[in-house]
Amino acid sequence: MENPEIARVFHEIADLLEIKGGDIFRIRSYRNAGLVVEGLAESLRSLYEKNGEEGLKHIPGIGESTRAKVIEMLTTGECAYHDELLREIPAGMLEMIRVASLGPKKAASLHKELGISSIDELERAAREEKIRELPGFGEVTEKKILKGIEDLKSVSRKFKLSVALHYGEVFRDYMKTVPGIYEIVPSGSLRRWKEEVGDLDILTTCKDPKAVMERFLSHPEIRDVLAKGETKSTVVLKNGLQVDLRVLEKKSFGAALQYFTGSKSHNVAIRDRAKRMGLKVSEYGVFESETDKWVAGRKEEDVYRAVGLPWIPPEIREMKGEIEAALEGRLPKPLMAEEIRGDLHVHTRESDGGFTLDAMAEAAIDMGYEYIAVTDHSKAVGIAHGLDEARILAQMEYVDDFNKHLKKKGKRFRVLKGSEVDIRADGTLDHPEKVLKALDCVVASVHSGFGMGKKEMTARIVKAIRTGLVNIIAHPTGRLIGERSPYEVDMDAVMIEAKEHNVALELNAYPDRLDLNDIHLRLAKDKGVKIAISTDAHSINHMKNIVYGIHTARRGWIEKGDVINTLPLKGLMKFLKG
DNA sequence: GCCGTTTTCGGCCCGACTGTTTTCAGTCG
Repeated sequence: MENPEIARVFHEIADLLEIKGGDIFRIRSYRNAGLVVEGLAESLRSLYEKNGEEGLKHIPGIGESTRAKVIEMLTTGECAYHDELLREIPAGMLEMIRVASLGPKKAASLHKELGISSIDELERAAREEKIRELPGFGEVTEKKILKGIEDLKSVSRKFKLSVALHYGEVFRDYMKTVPGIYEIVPSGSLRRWKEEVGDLDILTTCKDPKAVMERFLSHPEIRDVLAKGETKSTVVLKNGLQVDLRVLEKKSFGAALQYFTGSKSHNVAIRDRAKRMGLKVSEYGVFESETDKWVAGRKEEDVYRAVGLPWIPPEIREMKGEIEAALEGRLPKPLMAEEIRGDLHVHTRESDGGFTLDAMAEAAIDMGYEYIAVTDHSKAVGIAHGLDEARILAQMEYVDDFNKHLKKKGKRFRVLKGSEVDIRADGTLDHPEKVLKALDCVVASVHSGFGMGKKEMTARIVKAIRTGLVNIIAHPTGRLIGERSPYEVDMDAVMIEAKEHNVALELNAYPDRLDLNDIHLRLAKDKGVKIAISTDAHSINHMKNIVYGIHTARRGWIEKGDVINTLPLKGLMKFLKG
């Protein structure tokens, strides 16, 4: 079993114990263990293989009992305790508590009173109006359950970051016309730039909360209103995205922003810390526990300061060591947009891009860049009109002329001769060696045979790296968020080779890719592997996607010094030729 | 079940909204 399955078992143990009615703190421990395992940069298997049980100590949140279960799962592929619970509680009940408005208590009650143990049985009982008869239930709850089942069947639970960002803008524009509104700020996992978000949290401060709430609830995209109160409302849009609105006083804005940005486990740690300091933190501010006296909350910085911490960038508030790092003064310095000096992966009309090389260069100059690498596909990617040897040689000549022309005009900008060369199934590259040697920037990537085994795929990529002809491995796992899983590859092994051969790994900033992801980036950082943040632009507008790359890099604790395209041209060329 | 600048035992984050209740439990974030 690998980390995701192990995490799932811990989550299920927590769910099962909740249905069973176990100790809430024990449940929380299992839940937390699941979260911790999900977020680990290294696989538990490799930690265990390297150092045995010792390798699994010092993982915060994994104690004696959960560690023993991890080892059991790694060695036997099973967890006896999990199995035991499943003998007591039908697996269908795990599904039941996914239904909105139905939690473990009500599910347990339905099981006890009506013998319901699956979604199908639940739906039947609700349709037959049996549920409303039970104590603690009623007609409204019964209808909500039916609605919840419908939603569960139809609606996808996660939304791409780009979709949520879009609706954040939509609501900001829609609400800013309310008189007396001060701030409208999307928070939640969106502000942490998580690649997929469950819902959209919007904070507002204003003079007249009622007017804000009314305006919000009148948005034409709203399909359902799940809750509406004086300070908080929850709606679902026609596309299924849930949007929460909170209205607050200015005085609480920082505390609320901190609170609603999360993550949940980060906040729990902050509040726990506050408590030990004799303070209480809520979305309304930081208070003295004894007297309830308000001490901070206007700005986010104030909240962190009150609990003895420097401000922590939202992207790393994931309870992955950021609080310890903050205490020890070794928080990563957030990568800034202006530190990016160029884009090392862009396409033109020669392959499957939409614009000419001139137009792409012009757009890069407008963005304040010093360079771009033009990296059209090689011939193996036929569908993208990949370039053969003759065409790429012609393009290289064109680039030389283009650069001369720029120089004559006194522009400090350079187009690098590049290629996104295909790594064939056997690990060879799709351009001849002499072509690759003549290029400034060779970006290599996999576009076929995604289904091959982990060993084979790892060998394929490693072979490409070992040619010594490659500068960057593009979109190293090939995933498309929500559409295509990453191919199987031993990233650990790829990183070791990359470091050894002076090859950078790409953080592809295209919002559907974000590949490498945050976890792999953190691993790369630890291993000292260089990163290229590139947009893989197929149009002028795509180059603006660099912002996704910057924030994803921050999520991986990546700093300026880790990124090759923060280097000035001279330094970059040294890396590429080195 | 986990953890320690109060603790190896005794704590463990905090609040809004809803429905079903006459004061609150359950759910959610």
